[in-house]
Amino acid sequence: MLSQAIEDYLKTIYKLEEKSSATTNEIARAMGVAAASVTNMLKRLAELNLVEYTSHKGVTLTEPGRKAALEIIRHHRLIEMYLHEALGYSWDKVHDEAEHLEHHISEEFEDKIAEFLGHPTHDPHGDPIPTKDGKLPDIKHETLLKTDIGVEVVVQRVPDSDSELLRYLAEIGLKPKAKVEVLLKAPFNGPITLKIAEKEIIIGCEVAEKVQVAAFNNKKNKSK
Amino acid sequence: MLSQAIEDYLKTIYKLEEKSSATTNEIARAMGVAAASVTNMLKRLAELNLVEYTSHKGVTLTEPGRKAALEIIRHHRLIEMYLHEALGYSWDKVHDEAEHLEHHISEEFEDKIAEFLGHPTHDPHGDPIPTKDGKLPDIKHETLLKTDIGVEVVVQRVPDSDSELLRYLAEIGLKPKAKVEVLLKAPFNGPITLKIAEKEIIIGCEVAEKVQVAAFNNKKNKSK
DNA sequence: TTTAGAATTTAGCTAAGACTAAATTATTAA
DNA sequence: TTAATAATTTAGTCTTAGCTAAATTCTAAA
Repeated sequence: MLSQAIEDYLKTIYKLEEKSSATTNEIARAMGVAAASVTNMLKRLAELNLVEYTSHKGVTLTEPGRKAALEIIRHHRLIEMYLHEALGYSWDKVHDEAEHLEHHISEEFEDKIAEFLGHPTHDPHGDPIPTKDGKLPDIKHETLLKTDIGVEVVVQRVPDSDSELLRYLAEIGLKPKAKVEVLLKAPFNGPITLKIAEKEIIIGCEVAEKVQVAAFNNKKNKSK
Repeated sequence: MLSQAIEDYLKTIYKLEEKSSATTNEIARAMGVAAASVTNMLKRLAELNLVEYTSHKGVTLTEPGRKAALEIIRHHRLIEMYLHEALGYSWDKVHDEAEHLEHHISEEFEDKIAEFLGHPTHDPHGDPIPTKDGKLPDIKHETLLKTDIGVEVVVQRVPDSDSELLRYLAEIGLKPKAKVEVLLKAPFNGPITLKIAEKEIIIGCEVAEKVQVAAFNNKKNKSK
């Protein structure tokens, strides 16, 4: 059994590797912890064969490390989905609760809620849920910011941990599966005018950059 | 925020106080921990004003300590009920899962599942669930062992943590609310013959001692 | 009332996981 | 190529919560 601290490190490293690479400082920043603490932990993780660590060069997950990270991420996203669907949590509240629970549920709990939810592939924010055997499709989407004027897109994914942002997105209807058309983009990173559910809505480019979208084609785009 | 260790100590002390009194050794035995560790912790708990501690005399919970203990117990029993009712856990599995989760759910989670369950007063084993404001009726029941021949009783409560026993009890139908008549009691702590749901069943006295019952009277005995 | 045995506490150790301050190594701009 | 700066590691501390072994205190029987 891995400690909660270890699980949190693995999760963080996994997410940093996705973006670029996991260095001591980046991990420290992401976890809100002193860099020296990270160095310590990286040595322990290396001893446990969860990461490959070379001094001054950062870390990469080993296969067991990656497996463990994905299991926690699976827990997290399944729990988010469960809280939303079964207990009526609003989508801006699920992240914090899942952040705790993810470390403390059994295999049986995981299976039971997956079953209840009909083995969902995505959580309420559009994040893909790793499968039980550790597979996670790594699909990259464009952002709303890069979408050309006149193009109709479907929201795929939004950030999961900024609850204030999530409340705003819910308010204006920018949730996964929402159909959106870009009507206007002011120059110099100016505001962007959208049509969402027949309403015109103007958002800033910072928000637009955080909303991931995919082209809309009539035959329902499936990810398989 | 109290640590998980502290919460576990408080819960244990609460339960020992119910039976008799909480001494260092008893706590150590109940928690599977060395007595010296308990002494240490008792001092910390005293500093936190959670217990009244006098060296060599054991501890008693203070009001804040009692409140905290009851909150954990409320979590535990609500979670047990939820796992059973909402996720289809069998009653012999709920205890172990709840033992972990009880420390890691938020106020909101507690409220949501209580709401879902319709604010239940008892868990699947018949243990009463403390109210949110820390009230817990302390009702003592007779055991099946002490029930006289020919008397009809209703099962009220069974032990919650011995899953083997729970599977056995489920098999023979000895669950809370089951109506039972004592048909025969062999002398010298011999087996006891019961009628449960029209079937005759013979159980040992050790089991009979662990099943709490109340007299059956036609007008549904309520605990208020 | 003394004393053996049980219960409890003290003392000192360990591991996990955090911290700060100081030292070292990498990197980058001049 | 060197010097300044940034990143990382080392060294040493702290807290929590456990442990063992030894010392102390209580209790109950002789």
